Amino acid sequence: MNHRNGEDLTKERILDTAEILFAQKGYQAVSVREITSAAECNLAAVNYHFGNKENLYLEVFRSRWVPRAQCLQEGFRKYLASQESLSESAVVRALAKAFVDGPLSDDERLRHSQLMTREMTQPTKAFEHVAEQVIQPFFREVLERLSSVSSDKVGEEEMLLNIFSIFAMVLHFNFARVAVSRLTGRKYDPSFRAQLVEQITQFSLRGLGGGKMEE
Amino acid sequence: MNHRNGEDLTKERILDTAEILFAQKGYQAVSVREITSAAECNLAAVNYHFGNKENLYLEVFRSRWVPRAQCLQEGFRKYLASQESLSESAVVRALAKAFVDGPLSDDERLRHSQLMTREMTQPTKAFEHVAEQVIQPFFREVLERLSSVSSDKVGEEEMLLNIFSIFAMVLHFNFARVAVSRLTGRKYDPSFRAQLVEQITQFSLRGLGGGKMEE
DNA sequence: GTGTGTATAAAACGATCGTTTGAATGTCAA
DNA sequence: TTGACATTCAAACGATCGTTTTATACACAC
Repeated sequence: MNHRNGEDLTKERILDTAEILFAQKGYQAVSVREITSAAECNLAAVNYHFGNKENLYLEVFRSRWVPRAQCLQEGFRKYLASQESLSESAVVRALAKAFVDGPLSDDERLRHSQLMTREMTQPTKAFEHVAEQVIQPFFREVLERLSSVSSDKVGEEEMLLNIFSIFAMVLHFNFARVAVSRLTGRKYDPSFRAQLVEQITQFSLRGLGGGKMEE
Repeated sequence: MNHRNGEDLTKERILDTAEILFAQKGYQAVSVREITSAAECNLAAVNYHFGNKENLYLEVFRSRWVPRAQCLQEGFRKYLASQESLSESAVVRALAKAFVDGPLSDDERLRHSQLMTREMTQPTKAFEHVAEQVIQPFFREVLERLSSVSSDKVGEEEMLLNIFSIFAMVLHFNFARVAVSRLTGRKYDPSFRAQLVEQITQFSLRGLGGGKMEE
């Protein structure tokens, strides 16, 4: 089978390294040599373990991105369950908190957003996979949670666009850090992140038009 | 000097082609041969007219992206000037209209968002240029317009984050078309775009918390 | 020990990359 | 017509790309 130790550590190391580099630079901008060099293994290891470069990229999504997305979603549900009420406010706050200040480390969150953004602007085979398996189900979940507690009658399509708007902010404040930091003069420290959660939550809550407003 | 016709048409053709390809695929994913082939000119033309590939990329931003950004901003001001009042509502609607359904063609808008998004996730020398020359001034303009008509007292930083939130939606609904179309089942036809303008406008207006709401 | 299968290693493969070269072409001033 | 200049062209440069090949090292069943 495998060597006693170093089992498939090489394979795991390649996946970790590849994810970081793909997220930072994009698929085309990263060479196999760059990955194997950073992962401190032989050049041929990529082709041995994954067949080719494209397959490695897809495997990064399967074995790294998807689990992390599920971790985010679990964080969302955990936080929501800890609230006393499942109000619209609680749902939105849980959403913002999970994606901006949630269970993941800051680096992980950045990588996650970067990979997602790349697939949205330039979809590969990976997008098909994650859209069906992860994104679409989660969107429907949020949609149903919000619809069931929404004070005003809102069509499904309109509610979907609302959720998109919230996700737009969540993603934007993650992947556009350079621009946000540059224009606000703020670093992404815990203090600023907490402020962002508040910003997204309040803006979204008002945006949803729940409760206090009349049509 | 130059040939009678075909003056520097080659140079212009390269810039047009390069912009489309860079926006679609990103800098690294596009080869010089691909550009010159699509632009129907010789391979060496890129190095002759622009020195090297990187310089061509920067020139795309200088001669194509920046003017288009200014066109967008002018569209924003024109639409705003045509309104009877410079209310918060008018400012937000002008913003959404300019960027989602504004003076640019649909293709141009897509290219614009794609190039911008690439620079935000992976800034190059081009970002320094456009951030100082275009984005920062426009942000300040919107900030001042909104601050002067805002009904409630809001700190500058908070207002800046509000504007970021609006831009997040505007950019998102442009560059994430694939995902939006996939999850909503809608194509980006004029009807849907008009609906998006309404969505962004209404959501943002409520999000800003202007007028009807109490703190 | 022997054979089998797994993992790593160095070296090379052909293809493609960005860039350079040097000659050919055409235009305009003198 | 001649010389100077701007532009285009085919061809080749060295470097790097993803991938393959071949050999070696090791653990385990027999």
